[in-house]
Amino acid sequence: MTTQPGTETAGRVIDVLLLFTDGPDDLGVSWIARELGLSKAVVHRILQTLVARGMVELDQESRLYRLGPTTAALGARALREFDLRAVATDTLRRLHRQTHETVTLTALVPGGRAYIDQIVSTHEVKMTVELGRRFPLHAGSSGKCLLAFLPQPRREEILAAELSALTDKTITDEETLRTELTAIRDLGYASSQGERQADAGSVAAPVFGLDGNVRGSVSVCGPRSRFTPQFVGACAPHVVEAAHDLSTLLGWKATGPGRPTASLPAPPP
Amino acid sequence: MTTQPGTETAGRVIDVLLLFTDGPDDLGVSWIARELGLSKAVVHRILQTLVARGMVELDQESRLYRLGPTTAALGARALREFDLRAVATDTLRRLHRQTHETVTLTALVPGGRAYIDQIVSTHEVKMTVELGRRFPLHAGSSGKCLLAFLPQPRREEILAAELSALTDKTITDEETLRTELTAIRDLGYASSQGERQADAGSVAAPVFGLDGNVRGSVSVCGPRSRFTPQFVGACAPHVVEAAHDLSTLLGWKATGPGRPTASLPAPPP
DNA sequence: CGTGTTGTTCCACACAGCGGAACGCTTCAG
DNA sequence: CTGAAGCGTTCCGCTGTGTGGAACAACACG
Repeated sequence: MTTQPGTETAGRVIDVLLLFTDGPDDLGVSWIARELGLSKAVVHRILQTLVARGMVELDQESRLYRLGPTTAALGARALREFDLRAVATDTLRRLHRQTHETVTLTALVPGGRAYIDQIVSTHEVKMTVELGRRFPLHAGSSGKCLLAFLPQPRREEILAAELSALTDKTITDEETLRTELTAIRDLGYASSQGERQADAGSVAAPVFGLDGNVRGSVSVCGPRSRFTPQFVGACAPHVVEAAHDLSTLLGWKATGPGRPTASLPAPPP
Repeated sequence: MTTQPGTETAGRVIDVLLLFTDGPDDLGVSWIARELGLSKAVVHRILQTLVARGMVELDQESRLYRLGPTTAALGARALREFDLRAVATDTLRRLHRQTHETVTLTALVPGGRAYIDQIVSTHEVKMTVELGRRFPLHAGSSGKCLLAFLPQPRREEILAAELSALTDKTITDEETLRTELTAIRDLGYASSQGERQADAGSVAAPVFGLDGNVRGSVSVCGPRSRFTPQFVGACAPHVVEAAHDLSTLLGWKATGPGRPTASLPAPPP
């Protein structure tokens, strides 16, 4: 890794916090220390700081730490201000009415992507996603369509890294993924059959921000049995439309003849 | 302040983050530095770290920083896991059906309290609260009922400090507040007329956790004109019941004959 | 009763981060 | 048009803060 900007110590604090979003709910000192390659002493001190401000709580019995009220408060504020989510509510509801399946909103975050909102299906057998947890970009429709429309340098970075297998359907071969991404750019949407979650299927389309870069994606997802090619085909236009509407709401203006221009390189160095 | 536990630097990182919940949406380096009494260099470095992890975003034009996608993701996770909120949804909805006013859920956080959730009134003229922002405990019904049932040492700490006036109705006199708090403990609920927000009225009751300490509060609030003594009296039983239900859901067991025991001192030294 | 974990505390040392100062830039007043 | 005052950013030598290995107590397992 090229030395991150900012300070080492500050980074560690955030890294500890973010571990809580990726892993299980409660974490112990040693586990965190191992995970981040830090000494137990350091981790312990950071956790003390976090506890003092209510960002995490210490369960006296189990001696495990979990996210606390301050983080919940911070989160409530962040979600309120986060334009993508604020702007999406109505559109998501519409998409839900059209498909009756679970619809999700995904944001691009450093280190991957995370679901930031969902409306769950009314079906008895349905899918729910884990809000806030980070997932890699190469698995699942929401991830793939982000990856497909990412500025080329960042995309190459990710393609160059190891493509971990979340299920046995996850695309782990670089070349296969490349052609898949080209197809996604052509179609304007992505679909997946069990790539991230074994018994789930999904269709997703990208949302672009003011600067023309991908900001997130919208998806319809559910039990794999219901996601037949026919259903996927029927959903796709709705998903694409919803994503397009969100892009517009975020101030994005179509440059080409209707379809977003793929992979503009990021502006300045 | 007695030197906080944990490390200085780590604390600063969190303090910077939390400024975003208390103040306006976008902040500049100098403003933050002034607010926290730090050098601009330090703040700038911390912000760089936060930007690198997506916790905050930099608006290139205005050179102002605001909360970013990672914080939104972290927040989504924290809110999902935060038992008080998770457990409250149904109860809040019921309370909303009973009163047709805005109902809120408040959590106790270091440095005050913050609204964690709300269901807004269906009336045309209604109140909405600012989720995630920290408010002091001595103003407003949600705050006062937290303060009233806080373990004595912590309560005294707050009473000893300056009682800032958020409106001209805010109780700023220590003795007046003391008798008010006693009344609240007797009644089991608190009410306010414009103490925190000039043209708002509210009724609130405390929620207790497994350990018998206050965790948060539930309130019904709205435009002051509708919060007549009659309406407050009519609401109170519902609010108290809702709060009681939540306490039960959190594992709290009534010790006395129905009413929660006030102000147990905190267990260990 | 040892041997493996935990989480927590201590302390001398080194180096990471601090912060004053300087920079380039924009904005506003005169 | 000039000057002052604000902003965010960068630099660099000194220092004081946080580091991390080791030692500790408290459990858990066999």
